[in-house]
Amino acid sequence: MIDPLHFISELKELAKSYEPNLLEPAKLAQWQAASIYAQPSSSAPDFVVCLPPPNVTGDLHLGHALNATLQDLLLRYWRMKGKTVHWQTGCDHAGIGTQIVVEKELAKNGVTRQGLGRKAFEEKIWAWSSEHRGRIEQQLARLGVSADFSRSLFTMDPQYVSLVRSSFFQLFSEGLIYRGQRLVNWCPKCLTSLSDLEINHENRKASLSFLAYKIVGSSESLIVATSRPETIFADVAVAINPNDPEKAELIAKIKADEPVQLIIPLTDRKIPIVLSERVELGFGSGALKITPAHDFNDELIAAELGLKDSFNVLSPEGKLLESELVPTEFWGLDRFKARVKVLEALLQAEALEESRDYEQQAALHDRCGTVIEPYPSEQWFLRMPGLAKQALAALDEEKIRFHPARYADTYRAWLENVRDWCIGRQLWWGHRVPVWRKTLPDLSADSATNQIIFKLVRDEFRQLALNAGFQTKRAGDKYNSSLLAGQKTSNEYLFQFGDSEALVCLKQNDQALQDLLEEAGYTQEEDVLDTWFSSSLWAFAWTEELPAGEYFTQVLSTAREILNLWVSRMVFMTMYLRQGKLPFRDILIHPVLQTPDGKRMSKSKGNAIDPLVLVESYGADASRLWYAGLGVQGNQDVRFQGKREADGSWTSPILDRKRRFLNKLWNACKFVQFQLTNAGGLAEGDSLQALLADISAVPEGRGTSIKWLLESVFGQGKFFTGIERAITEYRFAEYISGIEDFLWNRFCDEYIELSKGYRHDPVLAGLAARAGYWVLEASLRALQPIVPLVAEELWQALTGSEHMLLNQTFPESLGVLGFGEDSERCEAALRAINSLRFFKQELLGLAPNFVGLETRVLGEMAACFGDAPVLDLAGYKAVSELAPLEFSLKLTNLELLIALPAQVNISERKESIAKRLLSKQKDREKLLIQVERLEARGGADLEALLAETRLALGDIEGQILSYREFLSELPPS
RNA sequence: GGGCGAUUAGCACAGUGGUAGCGCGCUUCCUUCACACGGAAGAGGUCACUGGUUCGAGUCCAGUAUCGCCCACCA
Repeated sequence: MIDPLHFISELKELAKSYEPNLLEPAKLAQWQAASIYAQPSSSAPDFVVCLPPPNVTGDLHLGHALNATLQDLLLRYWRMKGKTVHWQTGCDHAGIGTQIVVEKELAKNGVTRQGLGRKAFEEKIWAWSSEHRGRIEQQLARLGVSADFSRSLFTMDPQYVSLVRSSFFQLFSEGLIYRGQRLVNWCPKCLTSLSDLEINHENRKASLSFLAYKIVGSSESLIVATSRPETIFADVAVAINPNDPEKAELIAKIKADEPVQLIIPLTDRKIPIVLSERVELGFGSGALKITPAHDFNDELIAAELGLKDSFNVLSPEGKLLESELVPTEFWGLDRFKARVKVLEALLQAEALEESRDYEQQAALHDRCGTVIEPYPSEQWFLRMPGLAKQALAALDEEKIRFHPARYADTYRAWLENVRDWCIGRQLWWGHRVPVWRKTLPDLSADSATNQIIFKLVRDEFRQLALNAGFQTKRAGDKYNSSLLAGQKTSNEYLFQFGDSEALVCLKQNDQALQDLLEEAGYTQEEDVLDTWFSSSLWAFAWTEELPAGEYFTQVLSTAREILNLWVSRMVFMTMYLRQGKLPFRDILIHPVLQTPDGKRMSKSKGNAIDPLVLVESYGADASRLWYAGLGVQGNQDVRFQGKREADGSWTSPILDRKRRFLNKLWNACKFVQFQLTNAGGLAEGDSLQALLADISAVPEGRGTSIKWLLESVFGQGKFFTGIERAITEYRFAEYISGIEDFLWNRFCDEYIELSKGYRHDPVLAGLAARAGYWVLEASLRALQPIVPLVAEELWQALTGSEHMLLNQTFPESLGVLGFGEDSERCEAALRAINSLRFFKQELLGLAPNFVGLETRVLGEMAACFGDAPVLDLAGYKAVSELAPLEFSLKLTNLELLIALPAQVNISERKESIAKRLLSKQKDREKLLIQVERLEARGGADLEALLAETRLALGDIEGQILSYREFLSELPPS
């Protein structure tokens, strides 16, 4: 709460200008020393946000900074609203990414991971990631985020490992995880399978080769088009479309059950021609070679047609196998070299008809850029249909909401078409699949013998488990594949048979059982889990408790590129594993920051910008203002407007503007201090309420600008109401622009200038200073969420408090203040000042500081404008007698006679006014049309609008009239 | 191939059916008792194009063009 106030003489003196480079490091050090974000572990948080865990290998980039700023803003706001907040930070082990980086490091010394061996390599990575872990967090700390990094999680921490294990165990025992032989996306460089989401597509030039396959028993050939001639040795058939008119003869034969066979060029292997409507008419030669082991589409067609054969001719590294299917001259050749060699051989054998260039969509591994190979292998999968259905229901029932809402479509489209998730990775860095396997003896004998084998293996395992202290819990279950389940304190196992093996899944590590298993010939699965498997548990990993409500966290803010990779998966994993509870309610998708020329920033392209470089030049607070101002509403991509200087630093007009705003704010605080000092300081115990009471005692028509300020800031539905709504509705850009506009334009340019008019009235001057003080004090509290560093510095300087601004309350509206009428007088005065300045500068062509403009006011000004120093601020001088050369000026509520100064260039003025008159008349026409239209339509709903438009029309007609009068009153030039 | 977004002043962008806006830049002017990192005033726009709905369209609908992004197993 607000401290009892001190006398102004005790207040801290502020430097001449805002210097973030001096202020920020000191403030951060002070905060760090005081551990101000430490959350008492006793209280359960009621506002939780989790930070998307950055990769342990990563460096801070603009996206992290933007995202962290938005989250910090929300956390700081809700903290001020009295919530107990928790920000779950941490980092991800990032399996493949980290492994690649560490392998590169090792390669510098000529060391390979294979040379080191798995255990030593894992130790290397551990050492490496411990060193890098938290680096991004240290960088984020420089941005002033309010995170308690001592509570960070790492996805390889023991408790996280345990969470992954129990989650895997649950999914496995409930039949959602299975092992299967499938074609997967395979990276021949990283030697691992990948999920669909880890692949980028890129247009590449390729060549389409037209190969002649000889038709058996005929002198003719069938031409087959392919971009992968090196895989012809794995062909099992050639498909043509049954509706292809050009191949009617062949089709008729096949339909008549007269199989037609082809000979694969360069070999003597025969394959059939088959019919499939999936062959696109008119593409290539109309004949498609079917290579189920090396192409997803072919695999599908082969399955549909019941083609049993599937030949793999490639090694995991993408080299042609030393297989009897492959001519020896190509053995061991890399797939791309083999492509060239095979084409050469085909040319020699006169089997290459033609080669055409065409554009192909190459599938590349997103981490290393290697062309993906569809590769048949045994993999772990997570069954998706049921999970996807759950996640879609969450959206349909509006339990999760996207901001902007359009991203719901991206989420939906993916989940509606999702294939089973390949969760195994052939890596060494990650969560190893907790399954032990033992190959069964040959099961080709009769089923009675098999039953005996099953019984023996099962009994053997049961004994092992018993020896390790496990109790059998159940035998056989609804999934019909698991035969035994057992438990020991909090640990559990599940034993089941696969096609040709016995599988044991262990919920947590149990060294005793593991040792026994290994002695008995079981081996632990080598694969690790996809990194995204562990990160899909992130939203609930911070607590073991089930939340009281429906949600583990309130808001998730992230980039759209990981919407499905991460966000969708968190939804279904949380729902499935945590009794239908949801990971979060609101999902904010922030824009992606691009380079100044609209390109994607990436480290590999070398065009990424380090946010700390911007902090160097402009300060963390200014950076944060910019980030939050980008919001989550508008465009999906935002360009960083900046220029790289010769010294490597960046300059950016928008960031410069933000820094200048903070400088303005700084000086406004200084000025208010100065005003207060002049007024004799702030009385001890003064408060906003006391001020409001004092102002209420000021008679109507006096102190109008003070009343206007308080009304427009604290009034019902006014400034603070709007600011708060913008934050809670995630319209961050509006919050930022609202507060900037208010402080710069309303407070500094208008209020401060108006309040200077009370300089000679001690009572009003005192009230004006106090009003400025309390408005700034509240504004600084409203600024805390976004510019915490400078806001606290100024707030402490202003209030003399040593408390943390972080823990103060967020300012609120005070309801109806009753200053409406004087507030309107002030607004009228502001409009009149603007008109008078316009008249002076534009119509008379005088300098803004020309003060000798003599004028005589006709009528009573105070009734309309209160005590606002209208003439003073506009640079007019009231006199009782005017020089002979005078003319009249009529404004709304104000009529003046003005003496024409000698400086005015008459002919130039006449020309300029005539031009303006013309443009005003155009405006008038437009309004006239609008009024006519509205009158023609009629209707009560339009009445307010009609009145408003008529008023505007009246205004403009008044202006035209005064222009005309002015013209006629000007002396001849 | 499917989807999403963008197209508004020289630049970069807000704009939620009712007189086209902010910032930078530009023009004229100003060292005044916070701030020249400032102040006053101003100029500058067929809202990509074509239709439609409406009393009224930058805004809603349909289509076209250009750019960007995401998704996708056409050899």
